[in-house]
Amino acid sequence: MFSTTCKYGIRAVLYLAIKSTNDSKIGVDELADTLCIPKHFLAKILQVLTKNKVVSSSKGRHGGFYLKKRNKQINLMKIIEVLDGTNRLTCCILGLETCDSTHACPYHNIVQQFRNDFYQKLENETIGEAAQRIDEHDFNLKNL
Amino acid sequence: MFSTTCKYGIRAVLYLAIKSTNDSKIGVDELADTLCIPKHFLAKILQVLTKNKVVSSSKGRHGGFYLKKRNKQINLMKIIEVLDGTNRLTCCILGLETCDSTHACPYHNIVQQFRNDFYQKLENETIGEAAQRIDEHDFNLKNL
DNA sequence: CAATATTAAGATAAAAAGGTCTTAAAATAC
DNA sequence: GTATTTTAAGACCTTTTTATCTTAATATTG
Repeated sequence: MFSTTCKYGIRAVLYLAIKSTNDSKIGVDELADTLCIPKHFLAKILQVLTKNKVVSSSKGRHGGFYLKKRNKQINLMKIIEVLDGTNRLTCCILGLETCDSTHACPYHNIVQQFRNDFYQKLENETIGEAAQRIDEHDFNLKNL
Repeated sequence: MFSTTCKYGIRAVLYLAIKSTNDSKIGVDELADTLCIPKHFLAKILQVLTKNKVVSSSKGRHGGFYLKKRNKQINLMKIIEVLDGTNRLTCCILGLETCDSTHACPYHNIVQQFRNDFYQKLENETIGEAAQRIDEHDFNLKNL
């Protein structure tokens, strides 16, 4: 469903949303260690997210990655668009080029219903809201 | 969700279920052409499915691939197990090693509900039944 | 039995995804 | 201003996935 890149990206952003502040940024090393993500690979992903203004960063002493208020108002779908593009989410589950309600594959309907629900959640929930939800329900982002 | 291999495989099997009979087998060339699947790649996939007794084949003149009654009684999930394994279907959407109801990732619940529905369909519907459903509702298997 | 049509099998190649390393650039602290 | 810490950028490597090609084996037809 998501590429490995995207999975790593989502987890990293949500972790930053929960743990980082303007005054306490988080470096790649720490992020990679706590989330069990290959360090250099994560660095690459964070670069892309930074360039696309999904996360913020600053170099030098006490630098690192963090989320501004602005960043927290972005919705989750943005992360996926940036890292995977949207095609991956919308393409037919059997790989057909045209698969819609009038030319449906045998699984279009059951899949479409789920997608509507799931993508609506990703579209409607901001990174900040997701972070809060994770905190409240003690959802998991790290490998145990 | 499914690998390209698996997408091709499902489409090919369902097409065979609809169009082939014991007396009128379908060659790789025809299958690949009608379904727009790379010929040699499809041949490989059909080999695997044959070896796992999901489809039947015979060589020589008027040979080709086809489904016996037995094959039509196999459920759809079998195709996925053979071509993709089950891990791909059950693994956490964020890639976490442990993600269950007690250690859930932020999207576990919404995804799990869909999976239950979808996989139940794949488990419970035989290839033959799927073929009939496709015929009845005129569902699509080819690229238009 | 010979010719032909077809799958089976395995080697190989190409492309994409995942992951690593090195150097540059920038910011900060002293 | 220099040393240090950190991200930025890009080159490079590895693995997996997707795709192709060639030859062998097998069945059928005449």
